[in-house]
Amino acid sequence: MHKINLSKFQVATNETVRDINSRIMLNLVRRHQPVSRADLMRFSGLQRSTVSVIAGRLIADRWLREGAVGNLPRGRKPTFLHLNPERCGVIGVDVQPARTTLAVSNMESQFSALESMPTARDPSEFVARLSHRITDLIRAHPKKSYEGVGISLPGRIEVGSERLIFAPTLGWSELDLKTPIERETGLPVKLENAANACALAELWSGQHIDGVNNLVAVTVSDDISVGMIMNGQLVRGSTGVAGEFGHVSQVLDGPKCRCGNSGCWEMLASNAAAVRYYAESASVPKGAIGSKSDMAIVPFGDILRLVEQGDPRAGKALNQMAHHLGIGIAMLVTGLAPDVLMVVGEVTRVWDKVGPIVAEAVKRRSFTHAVTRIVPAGSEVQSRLRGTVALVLQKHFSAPSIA
Amino acid sequence: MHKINLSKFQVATNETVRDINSRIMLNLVRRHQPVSRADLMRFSGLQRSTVSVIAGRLIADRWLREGAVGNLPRGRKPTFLHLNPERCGVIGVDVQPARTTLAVSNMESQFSALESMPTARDPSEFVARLSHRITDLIRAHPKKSYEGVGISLPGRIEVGSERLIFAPTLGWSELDLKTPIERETGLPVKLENAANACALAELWSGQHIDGVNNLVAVTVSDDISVGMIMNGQLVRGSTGVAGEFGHVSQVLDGPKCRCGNSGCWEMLASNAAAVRYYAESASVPKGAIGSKSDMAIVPFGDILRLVEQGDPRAGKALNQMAHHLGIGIAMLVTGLAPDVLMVVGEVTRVWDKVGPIVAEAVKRRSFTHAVTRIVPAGSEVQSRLRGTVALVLQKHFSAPSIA
DNA sequence: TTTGGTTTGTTCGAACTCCGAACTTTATTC
DNA sequence: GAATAAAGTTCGGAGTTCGAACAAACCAAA
Repeated sequence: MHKINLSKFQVATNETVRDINSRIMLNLVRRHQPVSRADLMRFSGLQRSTVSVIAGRLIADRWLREGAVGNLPRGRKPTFLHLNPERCGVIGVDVQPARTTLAVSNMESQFSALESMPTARDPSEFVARLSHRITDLIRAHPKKSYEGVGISLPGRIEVGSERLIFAPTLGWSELDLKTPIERETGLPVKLENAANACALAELWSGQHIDGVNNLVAVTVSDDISVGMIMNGQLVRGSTGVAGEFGHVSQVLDGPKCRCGNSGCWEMLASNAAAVRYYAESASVPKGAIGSKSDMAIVPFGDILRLVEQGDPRAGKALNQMAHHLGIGIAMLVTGLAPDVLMVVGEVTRVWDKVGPIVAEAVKRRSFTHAVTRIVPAGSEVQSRLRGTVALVLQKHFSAPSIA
Repeated sequence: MHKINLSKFQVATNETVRDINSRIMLNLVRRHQPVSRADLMRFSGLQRSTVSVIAGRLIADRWLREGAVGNLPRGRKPTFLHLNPERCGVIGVDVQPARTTLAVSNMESQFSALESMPTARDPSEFVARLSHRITDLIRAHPKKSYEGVGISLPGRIEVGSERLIFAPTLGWSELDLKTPIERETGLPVKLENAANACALAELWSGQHIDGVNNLVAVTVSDDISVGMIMNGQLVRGSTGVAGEFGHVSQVLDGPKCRCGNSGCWEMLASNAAAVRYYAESASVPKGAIGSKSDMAIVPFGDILRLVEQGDPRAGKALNQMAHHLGIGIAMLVTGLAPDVLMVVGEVTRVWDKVGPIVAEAVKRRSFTHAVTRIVPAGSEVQSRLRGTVALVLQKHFSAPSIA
């Protein structure tokens, strides 16, 4: 039940009806394939004749394909319909501070190529190299057509202009990536925040997609970012910066954050925080006056390895991180009460250790009335890339923007 | 752009088209009235003929009325259309721990009656008395028809069952209010959390309604509750308990809350918190060993009066409250980035003193990228009552639930 | 081999929608 | 009184789904 936005609405015509029903059909096939026209009639409630007409059109437009013939105990055998995954390809791009990953995907988020390159620090150099890689990929993997390029970024994208507002870990801000990459590749480009991309991935191709309309993705790396899907829809706020819960104070006079605030969640629960905890535990070996130079920087990946090897100091640092991660997640569970909260990041590698600590904090610090399932994401890169595919394809599968 | 929910969708028919366009029309009239058919044609982009047909139907259904004839420099004079506010009445009910307020409203949230009664502690007694008052009100204010009863409560309502999950300040939980009141009054009953009601009120009949699709209402009384509208739609989470940011820890080891958590926002920034601050400032008069009995309870209303009279102790207590209020609001601005954040409660009476402190906290502790306007609500009771009217009428004015 | 029953899928006219051009109505201006 | 202009109506056309009837395909039992 949403209000009609009078500054941006679309009146309905006869084609609107067809559009709506076609999309429902497309989603029903996606969900139940292989499926016969007769089953679609039962699922949708439309007339048999209408189902046939719509299916015919979707086949003509190459969205669907007729497949094998089914078997029934009685009566005429049904012709199964299924999605045509090769109708169009999508280029998915996952930009991370160190490396950028590119993938060629079909309509069902199956990757036929996967490669990566170093992320150039200079934006214009980055654009040039990325565009080049994309055109090479397309040449190497020819398809009927490419639908577009989806790019996941560790930053926020402005709602109207689609410009990058800020990306602290990349050192970029106020940047138009869309226009130059579209010009170089000749394909439409969609940009999205990495946490939002993960949320989209889970919504469209996740494990818990049936009936889940409220979903939160928390990406944990050197920063913490949140992507929210509420009522089956990405929440981007007025400008596009919604989801920066990583910069909410958890300890009011905690460590100073570069954002200007103190004790931000991401100062206490990010990978960088664990690295700091580990370093700090070394520098003060029981009352000794440890000099700052003792605080050797051990990368987060090494800490995880140490944890897996049973190192107690690393375990303690991880526990501190997990504790604060749980407190922040409790905030999201209490405030947003989603069906599913997905944690994305390297930290999920040791989820057997982190998960219980998070669960304990959530149990102690959030309403028991919320029934949120807290789950770790399988693979970060895969999550974000699947998100970019969803980003490009969702305009065909989502409800038409009515009124 | 929202995902189609395959467990709850509706296929489109020819009538869907008419439904969509009728609603657009109704909203255009609501927004621009008095307005001619020709203007509606220009606003909507529909054909003149189509506008005439739809307008005719809306007039026949008594949604619209033809009014005065306009004046133009040239050509035939237009017949103005406007909403028929008397098409149907709505009973609005605002339940607060001390008193319950009832109102008779027309379609434009104009109240023709307003009365209140003590809130009975016992739920079944409450239901009996309220139902009785409602039927009396309807008898005293006869209308063509009553569309329904909207009830605002200091608690959360379960999404599917529409039962009251909990209402701590009332001492109620797991309660079905809808069924008995519907039976007694013979009218459909809609229940909603008070903060959600305020958010709805602001969305449908507020000052900043044009183009505002992301809006947060924060109700501050003896507890703190949050209502969220994102993408023009109420966010209720999976069960209906979304918005309990009042129970997010602001100080991890702060005062114990009845919810089980410690240092909850509402323990630090609610009216009750200000009362506690005031009492504590008395009990420890500069190093004296103040006994607990010194902590006389001064109601929040009295503290506000003292503040208005310039009492420094009261002022200090209020400042503490405002400070913590600001920190919590910073959390919402950072995390949700709404266009508007509305504060509702008695505290808005001294907003000239509280506002700047809140603004300062938000400025220091939230991203400058968010452009949220923080505004005080005019009248709490009016806000909630207008919300209940919106609650009942929104099904006629909102976009049809497509797909 | 034939016949009846069952299910899938198609055909076609009816009902409904908006579109768009032509028309009528009502006013002002020269 | 004629020309101009704008508001509002009429009516055939195109597109959609509905719903009943029909054709196709298959099985099983007589």
